[in-house]
Amino acid sequence: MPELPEVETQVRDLQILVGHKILTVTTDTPKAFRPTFTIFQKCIEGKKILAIERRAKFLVFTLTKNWKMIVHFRMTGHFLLAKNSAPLEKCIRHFFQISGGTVLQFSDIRKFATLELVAPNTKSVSLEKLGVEPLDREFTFLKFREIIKKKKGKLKAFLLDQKNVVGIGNIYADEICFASSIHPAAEIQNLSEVDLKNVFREIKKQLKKGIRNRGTTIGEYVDACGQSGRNQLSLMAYKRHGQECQVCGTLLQKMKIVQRTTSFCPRCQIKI
DNA sequence: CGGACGGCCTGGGAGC
DNA sequence: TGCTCCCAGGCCGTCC
Repeated sequence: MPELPEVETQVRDLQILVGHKILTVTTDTPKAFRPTFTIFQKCIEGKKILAIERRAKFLVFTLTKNWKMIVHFRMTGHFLLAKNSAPLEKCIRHFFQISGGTVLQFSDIRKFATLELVAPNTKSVSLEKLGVEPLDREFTFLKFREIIKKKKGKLKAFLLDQKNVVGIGNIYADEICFASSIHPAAEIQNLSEVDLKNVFREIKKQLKKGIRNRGTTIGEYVDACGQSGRNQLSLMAYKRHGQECQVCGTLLQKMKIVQRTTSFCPRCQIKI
């Protein structure tokens, strides 16, 4: 599941496309495009890529005359850089022919991913409601405390909600809770100042570690060159229910929080 | 307003 | 071996 580190890794790999033109776009899954594939194709072909950036779990391509292409990978989407249009994987849905001979392929097993075209001087609805970027300098502990103090509910639900802090999904949420030694179902209101400091520190730490490891590969995520990430090799909690805690040896348990499978250590993460 | 839940999808694994 | 069923999950829309 591409979360902040996986999207960030892809964005960094795709920088070689900046300055190049999108010549053609083809698809066998037109449903993925907004507003429609026909309009998307008509407006995007011939435009130059001026910048590729990440905002939350979105990739934002800035094109000629400030047109934008906003991509969300959802569960299984990812880009692949290729030399020609021979599919590098089974589930290639879209092809972008780029000037200079590169083909940008888009793979997406479950067809949940979306590619949205945004006209100049138009706001993208999807980017409007997003919360703060956890790796920005302006995301300080004071800022974090200000955000979380306004909220009620379970810690994991807070971490997953993109209106609070962006970029955290099921994998990193479990890792952040574990590394903070806080139960994922702990009520936010019951967290102490020390707890908040730990959560704040681990949000930054776990996401940075994910980026350093070029992402977490569970199932299908790969970088733009088709290589797996390495972060799955050092996970402490995510999907480890039934296995021993690597700190205390207790068997990790699982539960559902906001419909998400959640793994945690009942001894290290004492419920508050 | 907010929490719960269904829908979107497909491949892989479990169970029979 | 082969069939069916269930599950994974980000995000949105709907309902209570």
